[in-house]
Amino acid sequence: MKRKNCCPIAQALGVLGDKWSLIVLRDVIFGKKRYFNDLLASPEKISTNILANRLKTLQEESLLCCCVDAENRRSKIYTPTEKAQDLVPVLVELYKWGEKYNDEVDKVDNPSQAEPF
Amino acid sequence: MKRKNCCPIAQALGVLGDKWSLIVLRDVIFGKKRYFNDLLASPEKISTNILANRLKTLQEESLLCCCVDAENRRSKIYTPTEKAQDLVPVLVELYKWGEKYNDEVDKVDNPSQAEPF
DNA sequence: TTAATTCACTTGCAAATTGCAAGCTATCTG
DNA sequence: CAGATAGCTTGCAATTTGCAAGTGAATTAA
Repeated sequence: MKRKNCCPIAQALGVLGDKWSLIVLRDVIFGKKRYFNDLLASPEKISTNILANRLKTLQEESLLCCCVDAENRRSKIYTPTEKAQDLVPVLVELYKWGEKYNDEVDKVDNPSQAEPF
Repeated sequence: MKRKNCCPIAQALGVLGDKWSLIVLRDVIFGKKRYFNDLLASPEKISTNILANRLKTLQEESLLCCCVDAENRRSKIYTPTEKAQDLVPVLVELYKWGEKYNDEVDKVDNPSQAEPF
């Protein structure tokens, strides 16, 4: 959703305000995942067409860049740009908020604290 | 989207990861908007059915509480909970990121810097 | 006291997005 | 050369979003 002439929050959400973009960026930035299949393997279970589409739009928004793996030419390497790295504070604050408010429910349901993602 | 047993980021996005929730919260938290029609009037042009639905789910998630206006009994007053107030750092970081990267395009298109929202 | 207006929705329906499964092409491995 | 693998694409159903019109209760205006 393009949001021109809006406040910066609305503009940021125009790029990031969907179910998957920030999940993909989380995996690329924190999880250091670089390949399509790595991103596919996240516990949130993104489907292949959505992932392909997100990778495309994130490149269009200059959040990811993509190059062919020199050692395996059928693989592509997705790396976060500086613009994406600058989302770290956003992700950190989301993490803290999620931890404070939404973890507790799950801790009761499933006391075994699994890996963060 | 309910996301149980996931990392806190995914859990937060399960509540906030749509096009409108954070816009509504922005208006309630920073814009101090309290009434349905105030929220409808934002420049992002949310439609009535979506706004009604977001207000409902945000109440279900304990992010907003709702009471009848004592001075005008057909009006309802929506106020942010502490859980919502704790999203201020998220919104601030989103604002900073949006300002840094997405404002520049608009400044060229429309140099008159309007109010933030 | 009645009529018009306002507020907060609700409904119907079209359009866009998401989700699932299967398939496809280029590359690589045995 | 045959099968496996990586990164998609396609088709289609389900869900979500968006627009316009309508509803009912409360309020204000005549």
